[in-house]
This record gives sequence, structure tokens and C-alpha cells, in this order.
Amino acid sequence: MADQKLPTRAEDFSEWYNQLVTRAELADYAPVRGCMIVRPYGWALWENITAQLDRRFKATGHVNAAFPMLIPRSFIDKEKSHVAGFSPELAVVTHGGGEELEEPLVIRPTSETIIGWAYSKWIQSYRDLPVLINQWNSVVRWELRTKLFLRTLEFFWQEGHTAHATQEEAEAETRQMLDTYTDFAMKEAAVPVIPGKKSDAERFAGADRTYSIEAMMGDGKALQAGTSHNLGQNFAKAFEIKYLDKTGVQEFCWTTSWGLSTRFVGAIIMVHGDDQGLIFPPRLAPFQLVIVPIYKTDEEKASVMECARRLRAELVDADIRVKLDEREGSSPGFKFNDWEMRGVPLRMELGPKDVAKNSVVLARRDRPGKEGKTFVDQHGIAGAVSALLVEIQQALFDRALAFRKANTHEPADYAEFKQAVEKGFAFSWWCGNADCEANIKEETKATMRCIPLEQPGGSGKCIHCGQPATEKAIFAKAY
RNA sequence: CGGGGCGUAGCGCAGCCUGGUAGCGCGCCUGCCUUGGGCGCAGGAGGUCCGCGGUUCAAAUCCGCGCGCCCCGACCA
Repeated sequence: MADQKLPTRAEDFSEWYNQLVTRAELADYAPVRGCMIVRPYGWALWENITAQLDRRFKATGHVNAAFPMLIPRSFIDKEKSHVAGFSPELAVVTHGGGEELEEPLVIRPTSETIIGWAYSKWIQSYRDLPVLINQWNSVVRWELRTKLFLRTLEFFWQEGHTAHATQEEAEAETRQMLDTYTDFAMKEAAVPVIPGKKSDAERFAGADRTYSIEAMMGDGKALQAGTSHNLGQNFAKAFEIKYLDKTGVQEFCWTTSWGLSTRFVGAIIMVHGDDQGLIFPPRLAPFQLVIVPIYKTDEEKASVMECARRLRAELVDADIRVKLDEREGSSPGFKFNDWEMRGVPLRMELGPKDVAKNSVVLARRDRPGKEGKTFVDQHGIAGAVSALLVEIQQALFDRALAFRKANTHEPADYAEFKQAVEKGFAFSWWCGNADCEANIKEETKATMRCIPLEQPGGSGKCIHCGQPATEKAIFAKAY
């Protein structure tokens, strides 16, 4: 690391992000352009994300499975909007075992097709429904412009794929999973999100309806943090996923798919991070608390370390994720900065004075400097730490929500609209016309992020064309 | 794919214009000293100067052709 200080977010948000990701050792660049190595610290965060999501999936009746990475090229061609959407970004395998393949294989960009193929075999009767399967895997899309976590050629995610007997059930599933993502984002990641419906232009290739959760990053731009698709009968028809209903009639299934990816790591970085570095929400942080021991002499070291290990054991017993920084040769000051950059929500400073007084210093990551430091008695430390972690989690959410509100505007006219999307979200009436949407994108670079499920009601005039409108939409520049 | 920039130690860069012993900062290693907010001192290791070709007595430097990366535009979880 050449410089010790990061660029500030105001100076260069993009560079702040890039340096932070590599310096905090979340990820590194791979030898292939656009690919990412997720390092242990970044993967630990992702594991905590997956654990919380997986728990929710299981609680709603889903089961995990694994489908192959290689898909016959012809599968992609079976659903016409799907092929149109994905063809440009497919990685194709043409050779195997030294021979040219008879039929090229694509590396999955998503698994609707191969899962559709499987479902058509497995589903015969209404008694087989619903099928509720999820898989944790990675997929490949040949993106042109990449950025660690936010857009890489290969990314890690989960993709849920379900099949249902009726349209209503499929829609309910689609919405249930959108709610699941919303709940996860708000409660676990402390990321306030806006659940809503995508426009036709932004819809998934092959879906009837696409929903997403949208979050505002620290620079005011939007990030789609998760999506849920009602695929109607499009894939059922392409892959002949059919069942016999109670009356003995053959019907096509109604299917859904939904995904959340390592992109979410980028969201956590850009929502909570400050000029010092990362700030992880306690519920997902790889380390919730770091202990920095302070000592001069060998005697001091012995007593401080003994105390540190005792406190660590107590905290671990209380299921708190603790890191004891035992590195020799780095000063406490260095460690303070290092762990702040790495986003650990709470730091315990433990020196000879603290050992003597049976107390510790706890420093909150979300409140820099003296303001965030408190002296806490060693007795009952686990309770005190747990309580603080809960407070920090809430404070992060509150701060992110306040930021989003402060940077979300309801412009009165198109001139104000243009200003609004320069630095945040515009929440505006939209007539629903794709031409208006395209013109807005052309003229302002802002896209329609979603039509929030939560609507004010009533009606108004489209922010662009002035025609009557019944829905308000979020417009913003997006990642 | 179009426009712009850049490839020199792990990272960030200087040197190139005007050809002549490959340098600086940070990091790394060893030792001493320090440690309550990014310690200090001394010594040390580390190079295909992106690749190939050309010009020249001599190329990191000049010329040509490749390759790669970054930024900006069209596409995107």
C-alpha cells in the first residue's frame, strides 16, 4: 500500500471503493479481466449473508440442490426473449477433451433453461406442485465494464426456481421472495431498500414481471440489490413443464425465479462506508468486535494478554464474533486504523490501566474519535457488547435511511427532475410509456429503477410528457 | 466496438523529450528501540523496464507491429 489514507468519498467515490475493496482484503483482481478473487475476509461476509438468506429460504419451504454449470447452447435458444437478452453475454465452450464439440455448451448465465428441462421431467401431476428449489452457485456473464463485487464476469449468488399450478400462486411466491430480500436487507444488512416493480425495459429476459429491491449508495446512485421474477408460463411452454390437473387436463406450470448476488457486498460497502473505510453491520460482520491489546513491558504484556484471552472466551461463549489482534510489531494506533478501515463495528482497547481498573474501552466504529469511546466494566462484558452491537446496527440503518430521504426528491417539473437525479433519487409520476422512459434515460442518464409497491395513491402528470399518470416511480442513475 | 490515458521492484511512481552503470516513496526481511490514534534508527532482499521486431557501437529511452489494463460512451445482477 503506497498511501495510508484512502481518497475521500467526496474526492473520488469510485476510487475510494476500489482501494477499499483491495486494501481491506475483501477481494483481489484475477488474471482474467473482469474476474474476481474473493479473499477470506470478503468471503466471511458473504458466508454470513448466505447463512441469513438460506435460513429464510428454508423457513419458507425451499430446499437446496445443484444443477450443472454447462448448458447445451440450444437450451438458451428455446425462450425467445431469454435468448435475445443473454446471447451477447454468453461464455461458450466449444472444445472438450481436445475435440471440437458437436454442440457448443454455454456456461450458465442463469439456470432457468436447464432447470426448466429438469422440471419438465419431474413434474407430472398437480400433486408434484409446488416445486421450491434454490441453488447456491456462480454464473458467468461476459460484461464489458466490470467492477469488483458490483459487476464481474463470474459472480456468486443464489438462484431460486419454483413451479406452481396457478398464476396466483406464482405471483404470491414472487412477492414473498421479494419480501424476504427486503427483510434481509433491512434487518441483517441495515440497508434500507425500496421494493418495487421493474418497467418493461428493465425486466428480466423471459419474465412477465420483475420486482427488485433498490438501495441508495453513498454517492446517491441506485443499486439493484436483489430481484424476483414472475416468469409466467414462458419457460413452462419453452420446456414443456406440464402437469395434469384434478380434472385430468394438461396445464402448463407457472414458474418464478429470484436471485441475490455478491453484488450485495458492494451495497454494504457503499451504503455504510465512510472516509475511514468500511463499516459492517454487526449482524453480518465477520468480526463484530476486535480486541487491541496495549502494553510496553513483558510483565504488562503478560497480564494484558491474559485478560484479553479471558474476555475473548467470555464473548465467544455469548456467540459474539471476536478477533484478538495479537500481531507483534504493529502499534495500537496502527491497529485502530487498520480495523476501522476493515469495518469492524466495535473495538475493545485493553491496556495496563484497564486491567488494573477491571474495565475496558469500547469504541464504536460508527462514531469516530472520542465520542464513540466508553469505559465499560469487565464484569458482564458480553451483555454490554451485545447491547452496543444492537445499537450500532440500528444506528447504521437510521443513518442510511436518513441519507436516502435527504437525497430523494419529488420534483415539481422536469428541470427540477434533472437536478434531482444528479445527486439522488427522483420520485415522480410516470405515465408508463416506454418512450418517456427512454427519453429520460437519453436526456438525463437516469433510469427508472422501480415503481415502488408503496404508492401515495391518487394520480398526477407524467414528469416527462405531462400526460395523466397513476403511478409514481423512482428514477436515478444506477450502478 | 468508438474516444482518451497508461504499462519500469509487491504497490504508487520518476527516469524517456536530449540513447551511455535502473532510481525514489511505501511495503517486505534482520536487529535494536518503541507501543493509549497510522513510531524511530541501522542494515538488507527484491527488476523479462508488457512482448516481438527494427535503427544504433549501445535502447527503459527512438521507430513499427502486437498484447494487456484503466477512464469515458452503447449493454448489464
